[in-house]
Amino acid sequence: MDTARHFLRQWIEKDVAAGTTGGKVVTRFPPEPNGYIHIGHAKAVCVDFGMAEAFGGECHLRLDDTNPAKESDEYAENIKKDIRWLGFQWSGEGDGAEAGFYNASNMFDKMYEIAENLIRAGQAYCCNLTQEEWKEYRGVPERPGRPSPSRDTPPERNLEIFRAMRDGKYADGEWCLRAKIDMASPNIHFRDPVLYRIRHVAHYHLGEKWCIYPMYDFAHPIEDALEGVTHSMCTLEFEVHRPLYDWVVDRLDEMGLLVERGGVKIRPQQREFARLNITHTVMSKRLLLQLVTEKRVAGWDDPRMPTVCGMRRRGYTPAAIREFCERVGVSKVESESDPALLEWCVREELNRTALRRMAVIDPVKVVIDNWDGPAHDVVLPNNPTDEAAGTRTIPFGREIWIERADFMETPEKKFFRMFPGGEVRLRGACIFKCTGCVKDADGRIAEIHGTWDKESWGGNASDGRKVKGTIHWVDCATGVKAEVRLYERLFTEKDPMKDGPEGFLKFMNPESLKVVTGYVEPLLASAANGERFQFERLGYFVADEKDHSPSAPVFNRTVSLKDSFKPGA
RNA sequence: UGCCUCGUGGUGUAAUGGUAGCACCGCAGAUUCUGAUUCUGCUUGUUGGGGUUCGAGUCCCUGCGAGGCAACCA
Repeated sequence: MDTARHFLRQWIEKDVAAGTTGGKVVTRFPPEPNGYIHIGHAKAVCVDFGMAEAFGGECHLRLDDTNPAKESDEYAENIKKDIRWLGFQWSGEGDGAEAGFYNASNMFDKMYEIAENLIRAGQAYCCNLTQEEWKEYRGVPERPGRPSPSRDTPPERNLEIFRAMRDGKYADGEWCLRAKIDMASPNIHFRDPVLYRIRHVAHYHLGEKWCIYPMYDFAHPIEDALEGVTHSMCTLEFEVHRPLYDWVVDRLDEMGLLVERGGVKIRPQQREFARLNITHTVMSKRLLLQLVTEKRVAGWDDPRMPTVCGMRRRGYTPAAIREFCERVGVSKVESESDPALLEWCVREELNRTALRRMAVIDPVKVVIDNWDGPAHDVVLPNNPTDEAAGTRTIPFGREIWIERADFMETPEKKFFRMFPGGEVRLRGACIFKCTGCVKDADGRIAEIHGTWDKESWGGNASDGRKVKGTIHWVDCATGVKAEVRLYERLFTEKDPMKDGPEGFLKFMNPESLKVVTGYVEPLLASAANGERFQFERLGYFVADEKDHSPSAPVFNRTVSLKDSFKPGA
């Protein structure tokens, strides 16, 4: 984030230079607590927090809880948890005990006051058009709208109605408060937008205190202004709302409500950037919620979900996610990122940091017929890219498990793993010569036999002959049975929404989850929940944060290793 | 057919009137006790047409294409 001089950074730089920030850049991340945050939000988090950090300012976490119907405490708490996990900390004054933390709902009193001010100034009025009528009066983008019959109600009367709205005298939808702007504006949002609506719904944070709630377009600029936010960054679809945002800020300015800092009146400004899209996934909260409620996935934290909690459970690291957000960049172009970049980011980190272990996830037994004695311990580095990670000792014996895919009875060309008559190195142990295999009644390989070269202990031949193939293994006598969950992309289609939001389910990948039972080296049983490893030659795996235990190990595949072996090529 | 925004390799993103660069992906090759990593090399690009300029991805006009806006959602 330090070197990327994208347009938002340049915009802020200019304001800092001009001195309009009062000496402090203040941003905010304003999620609505109506769902779990996903990788798309993570990008916004990186931008909002990242810009504040880059300019030595502060970023507020503000729950934009102005629509009680969809919001809950569970969502609120998990949003906070996920942002912290990503590695960001909100700062600033805060509207309660917690620094940097705000609830839009804590500003409802103030917003109500501002609404009354607007009414007094003749800039807002109460309207009792039905929603259908309102729609008709508003007109269409190509044609101007018509004024509401209530448009010229005197302020005193409007005040009466508005207070009655607040006091619960009316039913939902009976009245609303609208700004008086311009019914002929080419920008629909200027055609006397609704500021307050009646909702007889308890708020998760304030309970029954209110039965009228402010709309986003009214609430957001007030929140920004009163918090002293200087730079308010959001996604592209809010671009057409910007004139309205500025209109509200102008009204606040007239009311003398703008915060002053360092002798400067702080006028919050909004700018918009493109949201993150990733192919082969969906990023809409509504659709993710649908996957959860219809039990197409195991929950918000299902490792196949693009949610932050899902990715955490999948084994992604905060740094890799941040790196990804960094690399996709910030612009106004609507684009679709390739999940391969995300995978590259996580491999890049885990290659440096993850300890190596051996696991066999599709086991077939190998018997070393000339094995002659007790266990020979194998010593292998924990991480060849990091000597400081040390070594570990693994038991090795007469019978071992190897991957079924590492054996071919009749090898294809360029296959340099195990096959009858061929030599292969057993990682860290010795050179093994396969002599044959036995099959079960179905013709499936049941057991592979061979002999080991006693002069090759440690892995290299005493006569210097080269053995191209090295395969991993787990000792049958000491290996631990484990559940391994293999994940692939949730959707087979690049754009699951290509047939509209209704059709996305039909593109779900039936093989997005495969659960297998394998064997892992003994050390892995004591893995901590959430601990990440590289299973050599297979990929990066994490001990499941919920289900893993020493007596019943469970590992999730985060991402496979790159594999340039092309069978049959 | 109103208003707003955006068009640079397959993907993402730089170049802010002066050599179109970087990364991912892909493809070769080298190294390798992980077909991983590492290293080297390669393929592929400025939406069309005009104009301004010594010089245009960049500025202007115009066409084409994409997206957003008509919830009492955010």
